[in-house]
Amino acid sequence: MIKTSHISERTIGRLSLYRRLLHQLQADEKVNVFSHEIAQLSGVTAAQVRRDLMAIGYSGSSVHGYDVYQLNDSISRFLDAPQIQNVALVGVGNLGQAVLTYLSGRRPKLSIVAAFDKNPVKVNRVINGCRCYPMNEFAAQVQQQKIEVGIIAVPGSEAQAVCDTMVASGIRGIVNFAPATLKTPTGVHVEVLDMAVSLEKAAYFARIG
Amino acid sequence: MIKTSHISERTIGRLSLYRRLLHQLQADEKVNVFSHEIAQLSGVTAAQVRRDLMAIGYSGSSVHGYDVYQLNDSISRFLDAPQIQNVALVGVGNLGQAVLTYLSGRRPKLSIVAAFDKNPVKVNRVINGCRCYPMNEFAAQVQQQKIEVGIIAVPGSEAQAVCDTMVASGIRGIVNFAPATLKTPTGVHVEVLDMAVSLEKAAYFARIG
DNA sequence: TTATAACTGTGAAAAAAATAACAGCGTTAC
DNA sequence: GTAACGCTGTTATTTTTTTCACAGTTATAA
Repeated sequence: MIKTSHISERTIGRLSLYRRLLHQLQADEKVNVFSHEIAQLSGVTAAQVRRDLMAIGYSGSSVHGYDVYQLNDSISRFLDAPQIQNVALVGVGNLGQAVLTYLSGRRPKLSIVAAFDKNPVKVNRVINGCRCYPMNEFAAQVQQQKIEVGIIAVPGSEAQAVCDTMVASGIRGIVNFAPATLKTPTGVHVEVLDMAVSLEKAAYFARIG
Repeated sequence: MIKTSHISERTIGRLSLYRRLLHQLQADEKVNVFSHEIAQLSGVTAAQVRRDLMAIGYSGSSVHGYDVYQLNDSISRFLDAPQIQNVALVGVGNLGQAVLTYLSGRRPKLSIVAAFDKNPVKVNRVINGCRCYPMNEFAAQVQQQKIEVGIIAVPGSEAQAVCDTMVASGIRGIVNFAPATLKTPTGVHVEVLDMAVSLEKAAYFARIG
């Protein structure tokens, strides 16, 4: 039995950042990169980068640092599922549409395959390249399209209900844009993207430093 | 000399959450609340709540817990500036518009007073209740309207340039939606809201747990 | 009045995360 | 060939954050 070396949430986030950076470096035709370069570009320390990379078990060379292509590949093998993971978006307002625009085609291994909205005008239309279904078809679509991840982009008052539907449908990874703290059973992971809180924090630190 | 008891970024974020919750409780006409209730509703431990509240120096009673109104007020005095803090938004695409809709009128002490876009079609129009200016007026508007906080909602490739303009104009608190790691001088606070990273994290933990 | 109960505020302990420190190792320079 | 260099991988240390544990407090009830 393989020892499930636990990797922290923080590290996963940084690995995602490093990968984005490597993608850029590849575009710039850079072949090798040192931990301190990655560090500089992603705003962390070199030691942290090396420590994070320990987690995925890719080794660089002491002379040339890391091979950009191989490191990118290693991180991808670590972060991505072997097959594509399908994603559902609930809430196709401005924010939902921004999410669709923004995330579509960005990651080859993550695909938003269905959107849901309660507005009848939107239902059964294709918006930003994504078919919009009524909410009552959620569970069916999740099952049919093997959806594993949900994005909540509805008003705060509706977020918990949407979340409950997601969890009941078997979704275990959720990105929540709504201004609400979601109650979920253990085993379900919620990523919080709370504009209101972030703005308040930024405003606070703009004053206090 | 007053000892500047440093309060962690994490704590600031939670205080913002608690306040939102208290606002809800007030609407429900709840008068008193215990630390374990706040904890339950915001998904943290009771000890954490009490410790966070230590930071703002508001004391509850051992019998009735905290007075909802007074605690709300205390957190607000702590988080908010005495006067309104003005905010500028750069990038009025789907996301920018969602941000405008979403944040306008939500916090009395934070007001988005100007939007900026390079698209001439949008410039000099009022979008979602906010006047849109061309980017070259940024510094002037910041000065004129005493803007302290900036929100970046442009594509990743333009984010650093926008950020530099903000910093040069004296802004010290930034909310960044763009998929880019911003370089800023010390003293400038950047709040990261990165959809791509969040989605990847959610997808990872949906698989791994 | 005195005992009971349930909470807060906070020091102490534990856990988690970040940083520092350094041994070891290919390259290069001489 | 070998000394010196500058990097990685990893252990040790420090710092930060969270949790625990409990003394102290205030209402209530007998």
